[in-house]
Formats: sequence, C-alpha cells, structure tokens
Amino acid sequence: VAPDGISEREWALWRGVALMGRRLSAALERAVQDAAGISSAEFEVLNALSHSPDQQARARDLADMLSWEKSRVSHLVTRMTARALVTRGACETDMRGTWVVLAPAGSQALANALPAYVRTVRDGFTARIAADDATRLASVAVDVARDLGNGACSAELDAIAAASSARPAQGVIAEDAVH
Amino acid sequence: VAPDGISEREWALWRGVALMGRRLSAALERAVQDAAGISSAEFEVLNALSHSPDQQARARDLADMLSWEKSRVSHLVTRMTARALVTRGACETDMRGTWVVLAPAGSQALANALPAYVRTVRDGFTARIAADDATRLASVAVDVARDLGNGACSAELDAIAAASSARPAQGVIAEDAVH
DNA sequence: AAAGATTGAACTGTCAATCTTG
DNA sequence: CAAGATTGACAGTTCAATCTTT
Repeated sequence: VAPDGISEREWALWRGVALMGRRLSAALERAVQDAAGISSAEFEVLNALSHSPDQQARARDLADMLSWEKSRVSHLVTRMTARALVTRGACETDMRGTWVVLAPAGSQALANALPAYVRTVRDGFTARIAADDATRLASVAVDVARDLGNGACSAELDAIAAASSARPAQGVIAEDAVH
Repeated sequence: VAPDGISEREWALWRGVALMGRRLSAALERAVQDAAGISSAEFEVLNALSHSPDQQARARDLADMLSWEKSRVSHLVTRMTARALVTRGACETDMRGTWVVLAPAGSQALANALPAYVRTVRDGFTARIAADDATRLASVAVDVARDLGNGACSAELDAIAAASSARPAQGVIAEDAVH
C-alpha cells in the first residue's frame, strides 16, 4: 500500500501523524471559538504578541514565526483592528516597518481562550508522550523546522530546543548532588 | 513563559511540533505544485482515490478520511472535474450518493507528484524518527485521532495501527525461530 | 534596487439553505 | 424526517502589483 521509496511503517506513521494533526487543528479551532469567539489564526497572533517585548511585534516577524504570507498578516491585522483586538503603530527606527500592538480587548480574548487551548493541547497530545520520548521528538521537530525554514526565527527555535531538553526543575541541584 | 496548566517542557514540545507541521505542510505544497501542478488538497483526493476499490470513492467517505466539510469536497471535485482529474458517477445502490472516480489525467498527475511528496515526507520527517520511537508515536497518533474524530473511518485507523506496529519483514519467521 | 508593508482581484473554504432519495 | 450531496453568498487566503523607505 505504501508508495515506492518509503517503508510500510514509515508511511503508516506519516498517515497517522497527518490525521492527528488535522483533527487536533479542528479541535483547537472549536476550543478558542467557543471560549473567546476568535479563530485559531487570531489566537496565534494574540499569543505571539503577548510573548513579545512590549506586547508588540513587527508584521514581518509575525509572518516568519507563523510561516504565513505577509499579505495574510496584513489582511488579518486589518480585520482584528476593526474589532479592537490589536492596533497598528509606526516604527520609529525604521519608517518602513509597522508595529502590531496587543490591545486590551485582545489581551482579554487571549485570556479567555488560553485555558481551553492549553487543555486541548495537553489532554489531546503532550500528556500522552512519555518524558524521554518528548525530548527526542522536540529535538527532531526543531531540526526539521530549521531545515525547512529559510533561516527565519532561529532564536525562537533555540528557545524551544533549550526548554524541551532542560531537566524538570531541580536539575542544577541534582547535578551537584552527584559529587 | 508557558501558560498555566502545562509544563514548560510540554509547551516547548507543542510549539516545536506545531512549527514543524506548518513548515512541512508548506514544503509539501511546494513539492506537489512543482512536480505536477496540483495543490496538496488535490493531491490528497487523488491519493485517497488511488487506494480505493475501483479507484473511486463516495464523496461522504472522502470527507471523513480527510476530515473536511462535505461542501469542501463538492467544490473541489467540481474544480477538479473541470480539469479532467476526476469524474463524477451515479451510485447504483443508493441513488443519493455520488461516486468520485479517478480519471486518467488525475492518475498521471498523482504519479508525477508522488515521488516528490514521498521524498519530502521521508527526508523531512519519518527517516529522522528512530524505529521504536516511531511505533510509540504512531500509536499515540492513532489514539488521539480516534478520540477527536467522531468515530469516522476507524477502519483506516485500524490499518495504520496494524502497519505501524508490525515487524519490519521476516516477523513471522523470526517468531517461529524462537521455539 | 531591495525590504517592509498594503491593496485589490482571483481563488479556496465555510456556513446555511436547498434538493433529492431512503 | 434523516442522510448524501450540491449551490450560492460570504469569509479568509494567495498572488501580483504598488507604494514608501533604506
């Protein structure tokens, strides 16, 4: 059943993972829609902004982080501005750039959506992966993303790699205790 | 940095996997577009049909397999029919149903796209997962898909589960050899 | 000329309404 | 009336053209 060039087991793995991805996306869409009346695309923008310095980011960086077209960001920001979820701001240091700034209503919508989103991610996926499998999987994910992306947002990837391989909590103490 | 209700490591795992998924999707879109001039949505329809009995499937079943809206299938099939990639046929046993049938041009487009698609999946993902990790990951994927899907296409999921846990090749012989 | 961003037209997907058959 | 499918209007995305700033 598998095509040439790939083993039966690899093909089955891919079909399973792809199907899981589609259904997880659908579940996340429903979760944030029900909890806060926003689409998952809007959720991702708000979430990215909330983790950025001064709760703002340049349009170009948003497009890189989400691997979206620039025009998709622009159109979406226009719609979100109309609903007061974000505002646009001029960039002082580079007059070509535009800041997208998290607005109070956006912050509130994010707060409403986050618990449902996190619950879906955790119950639906991360809690089912054993701890040491998780480390290896995250490492593969970062490698793949780095290879396929055109060098964009490598800082983000570094952060993910660091966080996913760190010891749970008392790592430093435990290492000292070995001596 | 992680929200309440999820650990730092789990959150990092999710961000990495989500980013990998977005970039892999983009790479697959480019691959089939360059190789055969079709979108990845069209590829998935053609691929599903090519694995169906008589190279045809009912619209409803396509929607289930791909977890798409019925209307999405209908619109896409209309466009694909215009390009002679598929044809529609009446269903004898249930006059409400419609068969979507793989046409020669569709079969050819699939043949052109498949090598590039498989190469992207293999080089970009499955070849990077160790064999025993792959078994567990596929098992998790099937479980998640089953929980989130409304019972649809469980036969497909059974097949994936079976294929991903099977021994590489000489499994039966090896088991006999134990005695 | 290249980079950041926006705009409008064309395309794709979603939602609700509709039609036909079981 | 429920299920399979299609249709049309609308929402969201992509692509190419445009504008401004570096």
